[in-house]
Amino acid sequence: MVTRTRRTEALSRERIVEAAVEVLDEAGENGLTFRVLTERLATGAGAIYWHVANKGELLAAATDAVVAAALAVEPAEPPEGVRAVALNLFVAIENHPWLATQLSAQFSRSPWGAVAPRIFESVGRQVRALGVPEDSLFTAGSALVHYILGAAGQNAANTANARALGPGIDRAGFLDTVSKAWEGLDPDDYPITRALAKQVRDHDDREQFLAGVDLVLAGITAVHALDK
Amino acid sequence: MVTRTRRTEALSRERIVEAAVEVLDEAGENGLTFRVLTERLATGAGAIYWHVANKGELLAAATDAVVAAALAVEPAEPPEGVRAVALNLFVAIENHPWLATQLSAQFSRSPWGAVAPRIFESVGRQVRALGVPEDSLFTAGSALVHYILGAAGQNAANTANARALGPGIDRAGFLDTVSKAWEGLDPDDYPITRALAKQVRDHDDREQFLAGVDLVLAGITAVHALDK
DNA sequence: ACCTGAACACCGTTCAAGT
DNA sequence: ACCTGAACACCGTTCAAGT
Repeated sequence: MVTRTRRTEALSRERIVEAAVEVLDEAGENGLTFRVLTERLATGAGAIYWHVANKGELLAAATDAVVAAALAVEPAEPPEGVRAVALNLFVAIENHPWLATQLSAQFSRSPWGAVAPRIFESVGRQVRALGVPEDSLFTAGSALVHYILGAAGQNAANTANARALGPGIDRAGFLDTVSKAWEGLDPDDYPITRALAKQVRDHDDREQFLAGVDLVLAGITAVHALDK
Repeated sequence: MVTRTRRTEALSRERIVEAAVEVLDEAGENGLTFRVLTERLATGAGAIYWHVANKGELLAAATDAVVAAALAVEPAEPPEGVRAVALNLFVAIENHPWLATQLSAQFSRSPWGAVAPRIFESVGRQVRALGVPEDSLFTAGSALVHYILGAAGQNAANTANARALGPGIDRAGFLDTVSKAWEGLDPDDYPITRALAKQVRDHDDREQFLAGVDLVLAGITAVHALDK
């Protein structure tokens, strides 16, 4: 029988972040605690704090690791590239729903961190390739990034909510619930929202997301009088 | 000397929510605890739980109260109305930075709640007034709402971060810090972000925000071939 | 019906002590 | 240098007991 050391590899920041991502994927942000992490890594709390300053830094590192992987493949040429980058982020957020909250936290709390530049760089590169003048890059890029993160976060939440509602309820079932709730609103106060209820029920998420991306792109094109 | 009862008014859900908003404004989301709340209301924890199911419900109620107030005044006519609604939300989030996180939480976690319909209704009404066809209202409205919440949240975070960095540091000082950090990035990996650094430092927030709103509106107009 | 406040389970973080 | 794990302060929530 082979003798094993307690852990195959020594503890490292990398291994801790890796484990954190796994826990986040399985149990969400509230599920990530130092106790769960110490068990999974077969270590003590102090050991984790030797490699990572605190929980915030751990979440930032986990977020950056996932985002870096999602943006690693530089996608297609200019016209189609924006959509590709947007969709890569959309899928990453869909697969790691906790990303949505974390991304806005990283953008807000520490724009000097690693995550924000990474995303700005990928999106900005594509936006510039469209022909947007240098001094409008920030406005155009910001608008696009805000839309992407918001819409992708909404999509991820829908999936997560459906799962949380019960194993029998799928995504369509969840959206149906929302739709019904909106249809039950007061007709005098909420005429528009009631009318939107149908569209909430029927919409395809990816299609809807890309339609929004196209809409923002159309705005960028129009404002800067670019060729399509 | 007048005899007073312990509290001027009896405890009520309304009074609790009101106190919660005050604490959130003064100390942020982490500053809102049941202990702080019980002290301020001169009561016990159980009393609060009699009126409110849990902390989540309290946050939802606080969010709804502030949003309802911000959207209470129905603004100008169609063309200018969208900007007015957007700016109302922008200002509300600026004055209550915790709103940014809470709004995306409410949209994600409980779109059937009170907050999401309220915002969709205000924004949707204005978007429809632009002439957007009924079956595109959801796409157009969602895109605009995502942009508004994202950009306003970013602005609020900048203000809050500046305050947190120290009393001597104002907003310009904070943006300068971010700008410097971006300028220090690797020129090979982050050419665009480095170029954006200047614009981060110089931008006026409200102007920037409205430029983004106009960009999304231009997209809506272009996609639906509306008159300007 | 409405409120009190001690108690519970759990959390992030620290730190003296080990190797 | 790296790790252990008990201890600390704090948190949301519950609940038997009061009025």
